[in-house]
Amino acid sequence: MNCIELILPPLPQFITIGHDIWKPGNVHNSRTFHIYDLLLVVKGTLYMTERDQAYSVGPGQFLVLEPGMAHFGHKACEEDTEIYWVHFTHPGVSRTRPLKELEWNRILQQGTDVDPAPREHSMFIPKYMNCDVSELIPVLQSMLQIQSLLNVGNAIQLHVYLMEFLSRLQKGLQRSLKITPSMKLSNRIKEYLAGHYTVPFQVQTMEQAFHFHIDYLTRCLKKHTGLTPLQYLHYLRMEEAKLLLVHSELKISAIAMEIGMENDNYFIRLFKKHTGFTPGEYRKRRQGSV
DNA sequence: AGCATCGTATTAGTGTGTCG
DNA sequence: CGACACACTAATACGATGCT
Repeated sequence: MNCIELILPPLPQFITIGHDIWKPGNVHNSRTFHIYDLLLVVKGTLYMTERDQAYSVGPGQFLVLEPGMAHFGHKACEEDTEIYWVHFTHPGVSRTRPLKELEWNRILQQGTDVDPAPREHSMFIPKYMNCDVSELIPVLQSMLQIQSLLNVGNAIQLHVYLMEFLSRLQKGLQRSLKITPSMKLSNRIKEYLAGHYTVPFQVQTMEQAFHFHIDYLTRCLKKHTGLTPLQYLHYLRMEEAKLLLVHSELKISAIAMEIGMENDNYFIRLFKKHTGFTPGEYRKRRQGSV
């Protein structure tokens, strides 16, 4: 299954929402949009083709039509067909990604008080999928209600609901995932590293702990987090170091020891690589700011 | 198709020394 | 405390392969 990945920022932007019941014999017209058109079917079946791909969107299913792709109804509705549609744009970068390639546990860096812009991340929307309509329809109804009584005071809420709606779609996508052995192993490795970041890292020790070849351990962790064991360990260490720098009076060398790095010179180098600041600079900035 | 390992080339991590 | 250079070591990437 494919997903549409929207790179954030910017957030997707709401255009309009609609609800309708199509009668038997109704066919969707042929057109090419420059926006996203999400079609959610509650009852009946909608027959849509986008490019050369035909979709039968049945009850409890939705389809996201993408900008720039010609679409048309290739078959008339056979019964009363209840649909919701949501139109939105995404002025930023987007791409199509196979579901199985997504790294749901990929570590994202937190924003800092010196970042000039928001950090980049992603939103994933399934292209065509079953969904739990009972969870989605209340949000859509709220959007319809606001749209029908739109005023200066409530307009922002439409955008909030669009985000809530897309967020629920993404959660549904995550719930639909099968828990694979590599995913389980990846989680075990994360737990292991979280419990061992204060001691020097060695692949042999990890191999003995898991009874797997290090190559396999690395592949599993990387597949789900985007990081190798050492990179993940460094991430944990740097996060702990940040806390110690701000909330303790410990010397730099003592902090290095605390996080399992015997060499403070190397710690400084690594810290700078991760944060852009030396530990001393970081401490001064954080202690001098709100 | 996914799991698991192996060999090996490449890359990144690490220790040490020096200097400001 | 922090920056930098250098050399060595360990980790990682990746294709090939076998197994279920």
